[in-house]
Amino acid sequence: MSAPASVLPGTIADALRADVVETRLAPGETVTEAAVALRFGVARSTARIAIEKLVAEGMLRREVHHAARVPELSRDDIVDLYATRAVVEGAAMRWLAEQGAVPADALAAHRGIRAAAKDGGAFAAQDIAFHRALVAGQRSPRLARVHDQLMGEIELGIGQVQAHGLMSAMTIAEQHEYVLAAVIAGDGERAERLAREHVMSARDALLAHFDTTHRPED
Amino acid sequence: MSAPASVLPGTIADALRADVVETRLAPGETVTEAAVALRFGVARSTARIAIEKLVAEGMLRREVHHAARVPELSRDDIVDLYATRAVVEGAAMRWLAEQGAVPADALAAHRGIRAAAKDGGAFAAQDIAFHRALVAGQRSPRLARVHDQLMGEIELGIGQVQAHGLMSAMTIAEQHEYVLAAVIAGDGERAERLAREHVMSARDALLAHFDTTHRPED
DNA sequence: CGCGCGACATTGTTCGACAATCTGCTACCT
DNA sequence: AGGTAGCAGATTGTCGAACAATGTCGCGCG
Repeated sequence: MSAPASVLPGTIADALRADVVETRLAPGETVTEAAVALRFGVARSTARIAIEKLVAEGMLRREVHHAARVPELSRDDIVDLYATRAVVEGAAMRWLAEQGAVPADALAAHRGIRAAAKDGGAFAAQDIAFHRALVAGQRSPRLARVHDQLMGEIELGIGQVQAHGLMSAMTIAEQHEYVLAAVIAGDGERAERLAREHVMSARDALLAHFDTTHRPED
Repeated sequence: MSAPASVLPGTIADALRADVVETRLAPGETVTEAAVALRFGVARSTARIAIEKLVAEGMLRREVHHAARVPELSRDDIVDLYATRAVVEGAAMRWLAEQGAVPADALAAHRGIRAAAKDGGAFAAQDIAFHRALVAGQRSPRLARVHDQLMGEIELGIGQVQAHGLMSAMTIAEQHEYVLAAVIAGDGERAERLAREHVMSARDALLAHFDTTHRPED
């Protein structure tokens, strides 16, 4: 992650992150420093640092003197998040293709998604791992850092896509394969375009779901 | 900034940031929590938060159990930083052009640089303000956040460009004007290209300076 | 000369306290 | 009845002191 800090707050942040992605913490719920401190048996100062880490990632939001909340992505949030994600992941795939090598962890995660497509299991974690591994594998550590900062909210989105069955594991695996093929072929232009299209198709699935579950005036 | 936290650590971080950009803190110097706490008359915990903020921005670096240091950008750092910056600012200028309006603060900063071109004054702060205002003015808050994360190191670079006279204020002002013209004309494609070229020309100036001041084997 | 060991510096984490700020409710005044 | 002032509770923001963990540097000993 961008700011390593120390291990304890990081561990707590990881646990909370998992809670959010796997929807044990629903959007709208609040996370107070005292509650986190109690639950993990650490000082409030330590819990506070963990929460601030997640706020910086965009996985929690807070205003001064208010408890942190799990955000509900608004329509505008979704549009903005995925537009930015398309820019960053597009550039990452272009640069990855220019190297021509695909990281092993990305391939492992990809196999996991294909398996889920057969047995109908969960794939959110594998999907997240796939994207993270690809971006981490390209040559620019700073582009990876920038992507990491978006990952918090991206994970919120991926979690929703899976929780509501907005895209099948099969569809996702297919789109991933197109991108991988372009990367292996060393075709940066095509890799960038396909990555952007993949992101946009996830965005459209989320938006369609959003529009059917929210009244127009919401 | 990305994680507002509270005001006190933010204020201290701002003061330290100015120290770094204006080279009162030279690359290589260390910044300890105790020193910051003493200097600003705050608790070490508060100073620590300020330092961590700057570390997250890339304006300071630290390893665990070591004092934070003002980084000296390596050649690879410069190449990577400016490549990433080109992607982000390029996208920002494209989107800004699609809106067609230039933020007022950006114009004010631009006038400041032109003034410096005439009277030979400092322009680093204005240059930083110019880029920040432009990116903050486009429609995507997340792209702005991502840019903010790069700003710490970008400011290091801009500070060096000015401190060593690598580019004249006049040259910079001219390149800015080209970008502004494209934005006002609503030509996203051209705005993106010119922004990237501007970034690349700053990068090349820095690299040339780097190569003349470092032995090849460094 | 090299190696271990001990003093020192610095960060990592905890705890407890208090101030500042926000929310919602109550009670009073009109 | 209605609006408003202000009190009570919750929560964060900052402090200060303490101790543990870790890293650095130099000194002395073999």
